[in-house]
Amino acid sequence: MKGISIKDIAKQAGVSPTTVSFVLNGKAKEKRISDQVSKKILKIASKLKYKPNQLARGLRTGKTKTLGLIVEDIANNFFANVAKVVEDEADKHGYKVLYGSTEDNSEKARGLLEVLKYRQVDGYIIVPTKNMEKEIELLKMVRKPVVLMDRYLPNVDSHYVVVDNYQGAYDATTHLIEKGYQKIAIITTTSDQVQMKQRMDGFMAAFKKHGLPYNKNVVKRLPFELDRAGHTQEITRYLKSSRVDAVFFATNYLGIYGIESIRSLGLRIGADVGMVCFDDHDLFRLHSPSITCVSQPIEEIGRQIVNVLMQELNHPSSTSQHLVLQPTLEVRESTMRIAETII
Amino acid sequence: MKGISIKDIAKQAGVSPTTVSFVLNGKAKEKRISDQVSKKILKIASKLKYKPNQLARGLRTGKTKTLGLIVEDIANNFFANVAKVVEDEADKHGYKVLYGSTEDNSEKARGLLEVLKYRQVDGYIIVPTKNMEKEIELLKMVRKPVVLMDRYLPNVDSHYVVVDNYQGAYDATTHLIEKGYQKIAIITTTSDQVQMKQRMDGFMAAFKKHGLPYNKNVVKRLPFELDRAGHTQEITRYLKSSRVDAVFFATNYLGIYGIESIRSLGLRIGADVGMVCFDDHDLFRLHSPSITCVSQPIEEIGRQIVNVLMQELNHPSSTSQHLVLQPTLEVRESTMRIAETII
DNA sequence: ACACAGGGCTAAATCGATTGAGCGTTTTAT
DNA sequence: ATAAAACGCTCAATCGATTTAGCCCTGTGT
Repeated sequence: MKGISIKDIAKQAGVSPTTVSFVLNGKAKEKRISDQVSKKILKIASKLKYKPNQLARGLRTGKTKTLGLIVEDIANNFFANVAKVVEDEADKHGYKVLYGSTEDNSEKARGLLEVLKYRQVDGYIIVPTKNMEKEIELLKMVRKPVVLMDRYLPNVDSHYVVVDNYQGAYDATTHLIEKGYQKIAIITTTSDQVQMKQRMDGFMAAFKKHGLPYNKNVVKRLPFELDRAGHTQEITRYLKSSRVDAVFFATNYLGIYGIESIRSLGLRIGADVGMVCFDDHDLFRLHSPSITCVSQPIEEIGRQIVNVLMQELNHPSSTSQHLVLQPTLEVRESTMRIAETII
Repeated sequence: MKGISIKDIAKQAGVSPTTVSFVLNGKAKEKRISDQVSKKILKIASKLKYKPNQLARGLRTGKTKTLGLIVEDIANNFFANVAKVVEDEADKHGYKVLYGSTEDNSEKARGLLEVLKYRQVDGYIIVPTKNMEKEIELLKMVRKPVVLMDRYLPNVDSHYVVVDNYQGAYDATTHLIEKGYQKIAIITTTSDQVQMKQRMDGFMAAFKKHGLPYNKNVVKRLPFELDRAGHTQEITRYLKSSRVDAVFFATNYLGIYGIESIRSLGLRIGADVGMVCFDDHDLFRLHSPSITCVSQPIEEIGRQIVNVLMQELNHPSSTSQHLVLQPTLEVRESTMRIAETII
């Protein structure tokens, strides 16, 4: 039960495989194949439901119509949602997606790239880990389109689609301040990746703009590798010792652990401790109290990523596109202080 | 910047590509290649960091070391988590994963299968939509291993890994009854797929076992295609009209919409309306009140799926494996009635 | 009548790896 | 001594599609 090949069509049409290939690739005119023959081939091809063998085609042309998607964690709400949009959009252009999660581990990332390379994916969508500069440069050398997302590498000139992390964090922090919170902290990752740095910067900017007193205790950093228990334990300990009245969580899973921690301390979110998180989640929307957050335009992100990649695939250009989308602040109950909550 | 090919190695070693191929495929002994030559080839191969071109290999052997993963919705918490485990496990065996979401739409599913077929994936992991019997049979005909998950097709003899939906639903419902809820309803999908049917059956069995009065109003069915607004609207309307005191939501997204609906009616979950949902979610764990649910063993599911697939890939057998894993009831606050809640 | 220009199509090489058949030499068996 | 087997390796076909070079035919211009 083998598939239908170009030879089968050739045989039935009484022509050579070459001719069939030309016609099916829309080169009939260019290669001066008569209309009669063209039509006949097309008819037979659709009758036999011919679908080209992508392996053979890929071997010959070097194009596999496959994209590699390397995210931090496909099980993370944000990445899973982007992945879905990417898959949908890619499909519209006839591309399939191979994916992998890095767990923010450079070794895993390198491994994934290696595998994808030998599967000849045509283009890459990458949520880079640090120390990936060399690998990205290498892909550029071999002219494989790459679009970074969520974050980019400052020392590498490449396409990227990100959100305005600085502004998002600035707005969120300002919002906390305007709501009257005084002792505001930020809980972020230990990573010095650009998206985290920018969120940190946005936070600091708002902090200083309003003249809040800064000391290193305002910032709590946690390593990605920590598990659930480790995270909640650390956050709980931090909150207990530092007695802040509001926290800005720099990414979604930190926010989730944060909720657990705050609650385990018997504190009321909003009333006792204000809270904003970068990134939205069903949980934040439906939590009681609901959690104010900086929401990323997921659809738009996915669309633009594929967009840029397709442009690059079809007409390689030498200038990198840097798309910075605006996130929106979703104000919810977690930033309402007691007085307001009672109303 | 082409990759290193077997020819490059052959040239450097002063042997033919055939010999190189034999050695690299571990057939040195079998094909009587001398140790000297073998070692030399191996050394050169690792020096050049040779990685076989999977396209060429796939074209020749028909094996691509790629699995196709077809789920209902990769953005859904449950499927995304399984996908991650599957990816991890597959990787351990040198396989990559191509994925796609069906949206429970048979046409989309057919399209995905078509594409995966022409990419020659070696094995399939499928969350089947209905009317997929023919497609699955076809894959069996061409001896492509298939493992169904989450649900199976009663009329098709194939491998599958599912949870004990009946027992899960039975336990959940019994739990509601034991907690003293009297007017219990089930909100499920319109689909008559086996997993839903079993959950329905488990619900009914517990219902009848305890002699609760049954009438068709106990069941509310909603089509998958409905969007968020549609779902909450329908659920809200149903809850308002039927005045039940507890609801069993047959799948995770229904539970999420359910929470929204119950709250929009100003009812207290647990106190006014008890609630259990099939499938766990961060949201259920952290919601206030937290939501009792039937939790699926995601790690185990993913591991077993790949397990079965690998067995089949390595030693095709004629008997189908049917793995039914046990879910666990996570008792939380949403099934505590007022009296207990106050304590 | 003869060169030249399309027009319409095909042969064969190619991508990189795998594999059945086989070739020349040496060793073993009879 | 001679056939058979063992060795150690290679040739060439193959997977299916693409693509370069080019063949043969008809028609046009001079």
